[in-house]
Amino acid sequence: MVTKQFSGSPEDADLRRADSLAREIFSDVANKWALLIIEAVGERTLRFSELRNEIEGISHKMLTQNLRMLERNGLVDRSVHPTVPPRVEYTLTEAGQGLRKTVDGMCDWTHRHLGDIEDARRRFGA
Amino acid sequence: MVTKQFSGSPEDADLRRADSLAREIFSDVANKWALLIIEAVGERTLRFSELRNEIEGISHKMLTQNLRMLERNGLVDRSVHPTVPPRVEYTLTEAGQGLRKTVDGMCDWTHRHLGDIEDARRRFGA
DNA sequence: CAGGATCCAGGCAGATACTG
DNA sequence: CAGTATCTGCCTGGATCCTG
Repeated sequence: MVTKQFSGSPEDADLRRADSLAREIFSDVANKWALLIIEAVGERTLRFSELRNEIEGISHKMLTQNLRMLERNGLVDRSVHPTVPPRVEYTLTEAGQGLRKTVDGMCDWTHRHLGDIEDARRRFGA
Repeated sequence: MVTKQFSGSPEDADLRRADSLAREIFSDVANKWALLIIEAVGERTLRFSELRNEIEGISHKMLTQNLRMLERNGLVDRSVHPTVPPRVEYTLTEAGQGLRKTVDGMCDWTHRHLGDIEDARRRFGA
């Protein structure tokens, strides 16, 4: 994904398209807030305000912005209940669940290596 | 990681510390360039300039900045050969390899769902 | 070649106010 | 309650120049 080199040949055109799309998606998804949102939703169904409370430090704006992006890419479903006051619920799509598994992996990794990282930082300080 | 709520009790103090550290690491690592660098290095040993060539679009500054960060957190090893001209090589540490596995997962996921995502985007456009 | 330092523009993100 | 819109500051990240 990162290393692919293309020739100028025409049959590489669609490969190049796929690759640039992959890059674009990766750029969308590989950001702190998006991943935290995916982690937070998990297998549940959460309302906008619930998400806002669950994810410490996220602003109203970042939450909506990233939710739109995730919806656009088919990672979250957004269902609006036309009641008053309105009720909007978010869940992960199947694709979203797939991604979540890898994010879970990242979280596990983080917790498993907390000690290593603290050590590394101490060494780096010197 | 995202949802944890703490009481004010003192025995939660270290839990809170660990959690905030985890958050910090996650924020460091869950960014586009860091993950692309980890992916690019893989199991190889690459020089600064090689990395710069492999990772399309990364600037000199972003590369050094992220490499320092990854080194600080013990994810990459940096070895300087005191020749002239200097030769600096980067490899993943064991911890780095662990993280790479999850990043590989993300890349796989991306490629597996390219079609889904294109569809989702088309639907979203309407 | 590797990378630090500096300058500067553009975009990101927060705060606030307003709608359905 | 959920969301859009606008304004603004700042901080990220690119370009450039300089060292060992």
